[in-house]
Amino acid sequence: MPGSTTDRQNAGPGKAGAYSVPQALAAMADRGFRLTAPRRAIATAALRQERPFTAEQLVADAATGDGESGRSTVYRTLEILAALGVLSRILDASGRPVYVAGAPVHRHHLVCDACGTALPFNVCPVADIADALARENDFEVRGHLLEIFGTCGDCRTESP
Amino acid sequence: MPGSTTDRQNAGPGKAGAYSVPQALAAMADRGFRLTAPRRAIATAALRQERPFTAEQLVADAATGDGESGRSTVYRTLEILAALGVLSRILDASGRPVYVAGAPVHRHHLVCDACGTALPFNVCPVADIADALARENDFEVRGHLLEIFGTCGDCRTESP
DNA sequence: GTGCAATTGACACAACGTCTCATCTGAAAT
DNA sequence: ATTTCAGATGAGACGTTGTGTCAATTGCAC
Repeated sequence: MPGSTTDRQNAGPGKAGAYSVPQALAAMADRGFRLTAPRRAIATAALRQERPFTAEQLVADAATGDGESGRSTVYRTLEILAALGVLSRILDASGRPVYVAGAPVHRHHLVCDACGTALPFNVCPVADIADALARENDFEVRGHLLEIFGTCGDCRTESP
Repeated sequence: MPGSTTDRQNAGPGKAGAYSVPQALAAMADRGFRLTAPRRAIATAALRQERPFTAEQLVADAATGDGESGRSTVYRTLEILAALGVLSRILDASGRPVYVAGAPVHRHHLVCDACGTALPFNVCPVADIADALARENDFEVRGHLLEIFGTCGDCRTESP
């Protein structure tokens, strides 16, 4: 029975598409995925992160903390969570895949090179030109990737 | 003496920022890099590619064809060529780094999922919003990454 | 031609991710 | 509550991509 204990938030992701752990688990159950101990642990660990994290970080986390999940399970579960829109897989400044909380739908990020924080923004400047580009080049657009790299205010004040 | 044999194109990269092999070698020499046999072979092989290619592909190429260059040398030389603007390192639809001919300056790509072709385009919709985003979020923008994924016309007609 | 620093490449190593398969377990049926 | 079995796990082998080391080699300036 999802969302039981204190019936927190009620159904569906809250503001900004953020899922709580029970909501994420409910989403998995809805799609027919079993709610196993490793999956609970991984979902909890993933949603606890405040910054973008790599799969390998969670593997390390899982090994020490919570429930001891194997590498394969971590990778598989992250993939599921990403498919469900609980997490998004984006790329950091080096092109390495990292996960952040939230659905990927038209999400783009200001990624700080220093602290790794990924600030999402919803303005999509690509939509405007995608149609024109598609026509001009006879190209059927399926999706796009936009990450803006730089330094956030906090990191600039810390190290000038 | 770059561009000798038939004085192709004359000095500097030709249209669309494409380098010929002699021009690429001249660019390396200008920056103080030695013109070694492996570097010639790798530059030649890299500029011969008509589609984006991975470093590992060139390693395989180099092993069989031209001049037998080691893995380290291929990676190092590609890095140099990218730094000189002879090649750009972009990311394919899976987030894997691939190289394409041409400078990366405000280059963005229409990347075909089927055949891998990367069609460059120069319209930069990011510039328009980058300033506003930077102000709103106190973020100092250093660069960005924009790739549009989909299917090109050729691939659509081939497999409907 | 000589000398030296840049370059090479074989190899070891590391990070990241996939795959397999014997074992285990959630949850539906009873 | 027990049974049952497909779905899930995880240890470990494996593949790929990339980096680091270091003795041997080689461009190129003199």
